[in-house]
Amino acid sequence: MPKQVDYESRRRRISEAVCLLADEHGPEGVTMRDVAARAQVSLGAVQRCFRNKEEMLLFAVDHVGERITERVRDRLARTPAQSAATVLGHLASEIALLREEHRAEARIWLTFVGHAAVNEPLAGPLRTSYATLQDLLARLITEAAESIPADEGAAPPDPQRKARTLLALADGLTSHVLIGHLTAEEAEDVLHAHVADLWERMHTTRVRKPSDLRTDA
Amino acid sequence: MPKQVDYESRRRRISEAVCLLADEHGPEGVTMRDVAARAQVSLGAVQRCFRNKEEMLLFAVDHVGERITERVRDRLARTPAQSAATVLGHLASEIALLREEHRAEARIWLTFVGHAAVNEPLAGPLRTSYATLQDLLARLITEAAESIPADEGAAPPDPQRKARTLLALADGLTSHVLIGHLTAEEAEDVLHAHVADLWERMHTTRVRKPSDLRTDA
DNA sequence: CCGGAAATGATACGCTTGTATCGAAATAAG
DNA sequence: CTTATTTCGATACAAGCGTATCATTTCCGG
Repeated sequence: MPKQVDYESRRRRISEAVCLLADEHGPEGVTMRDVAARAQVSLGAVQRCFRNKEEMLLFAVDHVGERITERVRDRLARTPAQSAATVLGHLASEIALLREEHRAEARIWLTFVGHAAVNEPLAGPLRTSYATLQDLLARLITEAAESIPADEGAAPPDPQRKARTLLALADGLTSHVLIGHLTAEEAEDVLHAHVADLWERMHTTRVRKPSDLRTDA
Repeated sequence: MPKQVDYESRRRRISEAVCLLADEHGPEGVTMRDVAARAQVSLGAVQRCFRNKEEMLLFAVDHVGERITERVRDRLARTPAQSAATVLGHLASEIALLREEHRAEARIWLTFVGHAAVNEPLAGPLRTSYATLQDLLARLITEAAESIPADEGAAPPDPQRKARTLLALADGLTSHVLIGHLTAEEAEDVLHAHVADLWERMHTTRVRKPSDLRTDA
């Protein structure tokens, strides 16, 4: 019987190399040869792991997505029971990848998103990740809402929509930071303010301003 | 004296071709030859208009940015005087490029943003556009806030932050729609709900829920 | 210890890329 | 009309790409 190698672990190793290179030149800018060199394997080895470049990129984007969602999940699990608002805030900035140490991951993510917009197959794994994150946020928001006594007359809180908002906001802020339109601090500020609003909205009820009472009829 | 050609208009024409192709394969996927063919000029003509590919892409991204900001500005100017909330909502969804007819423009924008994350020079024009849009939103929000009598005790409204939030949200929603994580309708819904919140927040004041009064002390 | 299947990695191939080159065509001024 | 200059577009070229090929090496099972 012939030699056996652990393809799965090699694929992961190659995937790491893909990410490192995608961080420098974007997904389409990575070449099979550079990947091989980075992963310290031969070009042939890369070819035997993936039928072609497209499959390699697909595996890589899937890998990144899983890593991010996993990290967010971990963060949630490892967080001690504290104010739901704080948890939500930390989680959101974890998703937004604003911390300097995750800047590379954010850049990789953004380049993949950009590429997926014109390369449908790549979009699949991204959708999966987004769905996971949105679900996680929605559940968290629901929990937070349930811990608050509800106004019986008020409209339902619609956690799905709130989750979508938060996720899109986080993503938009990430790209704005990477482009250099916002600093990481400004983005954090925006995110925290938004979460604070969300939280406050659950804990308070609204009344029309006295100065506007005249418009009542 | 020799023949003279209008380089500026040709550059614009080529830029259109670049956009059409970038919409199909991303900025790095456009080739000089394809651009020439699309613009119905020779390869040599493209070369005489731009020193190299990078300059061509830079001109194109600048062109797109100006077109979008111009369109948003127009929309604002052409809008009849009506509720500031409505205007803000329309403007936001104009920025988010959610309507089907602007899907291509949105895709182009997103691919350029993704590419700019790993190609610093391209980020310049994008920053300019974002700054313009943010400024415009901030001014609009300020106007809206000033038309409302302010609580003297309340915190300042911070229109810059609100503008940043709205811009990032619009951008995030756009990408989520393009990836296929959200439908255009869901994105519109999120955007409108956010603007409604913003508006309501200006017109109302908050009181702690009666059921939470016990936590006061 | 050894036979054979699997893994290896260097090399080859066909294409496409961005860019450079250059003779021919075009045209405004004299 | 002539001429000086610019524009033109086809072609050339080197580099880099993804992929295919194949003799060689490796190593598990019997």
